[in-house]
Amino acid sequence: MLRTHTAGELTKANVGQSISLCGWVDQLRDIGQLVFLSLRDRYGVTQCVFESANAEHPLLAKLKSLGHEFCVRVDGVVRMRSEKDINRSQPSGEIEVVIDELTILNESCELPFQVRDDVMAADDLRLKFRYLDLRRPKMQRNLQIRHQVVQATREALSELGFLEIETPMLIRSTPEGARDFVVPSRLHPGKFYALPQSPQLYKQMLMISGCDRYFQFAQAFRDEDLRADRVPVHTQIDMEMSFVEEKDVFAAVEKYMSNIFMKVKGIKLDTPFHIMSYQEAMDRFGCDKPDTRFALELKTITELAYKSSFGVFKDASCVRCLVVPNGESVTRKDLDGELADAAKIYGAKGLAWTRVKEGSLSGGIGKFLSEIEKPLLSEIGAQEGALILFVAASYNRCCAALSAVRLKLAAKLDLIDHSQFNFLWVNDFPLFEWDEDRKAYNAMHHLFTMPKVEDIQYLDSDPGRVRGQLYDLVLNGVELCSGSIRINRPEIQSQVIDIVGMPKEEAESKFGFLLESFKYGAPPHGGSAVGLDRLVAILCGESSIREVIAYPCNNVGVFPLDNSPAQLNPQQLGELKLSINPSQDA
RNA sequence: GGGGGAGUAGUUAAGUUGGUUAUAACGCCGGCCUGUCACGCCGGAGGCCGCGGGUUCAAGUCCCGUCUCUCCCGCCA
Repeated sequence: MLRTHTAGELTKANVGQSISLCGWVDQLRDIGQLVFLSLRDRYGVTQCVFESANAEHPLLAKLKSLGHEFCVRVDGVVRMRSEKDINRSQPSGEIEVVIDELTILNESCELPFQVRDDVMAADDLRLKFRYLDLRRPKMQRNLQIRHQVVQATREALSELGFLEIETPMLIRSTPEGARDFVVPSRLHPGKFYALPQSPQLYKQMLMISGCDRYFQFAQAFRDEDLRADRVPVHTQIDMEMSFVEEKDVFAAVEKYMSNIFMKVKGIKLDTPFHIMSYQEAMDRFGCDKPDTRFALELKTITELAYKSSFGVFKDASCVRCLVVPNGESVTRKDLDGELADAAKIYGAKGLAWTRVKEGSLSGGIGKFLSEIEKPLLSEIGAQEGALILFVAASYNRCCAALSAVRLKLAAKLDLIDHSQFNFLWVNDFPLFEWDEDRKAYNAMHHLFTMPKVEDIQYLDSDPGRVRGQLYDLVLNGVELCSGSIRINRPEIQSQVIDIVGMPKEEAESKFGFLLESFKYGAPPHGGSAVGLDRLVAILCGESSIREVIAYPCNNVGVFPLDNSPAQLNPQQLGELKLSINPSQDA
């Protein structure tokens, strides 16, 4: 090794030792005949120092020639700093290294941005020079936490008897759900592989193989439009178990999640996590991934609202409201601006409001509600000073709009305790959702989810009523995980395929191999997939998953570092027997 | 596919109802400094104001187009 120690590990225990450090020039503080060099590596920063009465000393000159991010090696002796010079904010702040020799391992060009946690460059520039961006201590810490999460998961699942097994990356394209990334085959011109959107089918077949318990850190690829928290490649903690019911999957997830929080945060999680049905979540929070760190629950007042003189309410299929206790600080500007906009984005025509003042409704639409004032106040439990916000639309739009308003209000009124980690299982999702365009049912999750046993009787008569053995894990309003108990019986599987209107031949050609595998003693099984990037982002206190992925792409799917995607050269296209038709619009 | 926002020095930003030489901080270069740690002080260089067109005596500023990025809806677990 070119070094004996790292910059993060030296303490007063090393005083008097001759040591060598390698790293980068974090900062050079040149006081003339006294020069301080802060040397940074992954482990921390150590102050190195050289002083000389001789202003012409060659080592002084060499130190002064250093620039930011030069890669250097320092040989020297560790010494205690005098009491007044101790830096309490650094782990190695009690000591410093007196430089005997300085080796410049490599110089650095002038930097595109400063490598410091408190200096933030634009995202695209950071990604173009990602190797510099990752030198920042915060990014190093994020990668380290990600590693700890992976290790803690591996440890806990291994202990439970799970096998880590890889599933194929080049698979058959099944145009269900998201668009596939496709890979042309050279050996089979005109044919394409797809990159997996999830290892779903392969992990289910591992259960049929008798592997019993599987997990994998699986990369999942989706060719869809991006968002701040959505990238085309993300990593899942993917697992599957045989001979289980929902609660067994919950227990396994809770086990590794507990290990993660203990190892990374030193926090003991309260298990089992609270469970809430989809319907309850929608009724109370208007959202299937409610942030339960604050209250602000929704109420449905459709029947009562019809009796008011407010015309908009009479025309709506559903009227829901949100009661904000002590809502005086929410201004007209907020109501008509930010909050109304939030509601409108999700399909509400507007956001009606009124306030409880001196026991009656005042302001906004209050004057139209006098007929129902008393029953309304008691039904929704609004107290003096409350602000009441209404949306009149379909049930789903009411939920979406008021849920968005609820989140805005929580931020505005500072209702969220950011030290909390609120886990919540949401289950009993509907198995199907109605697709208005297609005039048919779609699978809410995927086609392989087992209906709830007591709802199987409605599969033929009323599919919309059938709930699935389908669950999400929500943490602080972020959907971390989804999973289900799978169908293992061919006759139920074909019923489900019928309901979504997929012809038998199509099902056969897309995933006939899975259906066939069910015929050979497929065990009852189920599993889940946790979004690793989102989990790590929450643990790091980051709002974007790009902060916890070493090499993410930007928001339009371009990776500025290597400038992918890129064109293929004619020879490559020729080998693949592909031609590009640029004039064709999709 | 649709809507909002942004693009000015290496970086991050300011730039008034259109008006002289386009500011600041950090970085960079030079000088001074023996206890700094966001070191300090003095000096300096650095600009196609994203690109193209238009309005005007005059455009960083107004208009149109275009490119890039960003946030959101749709889409997507």
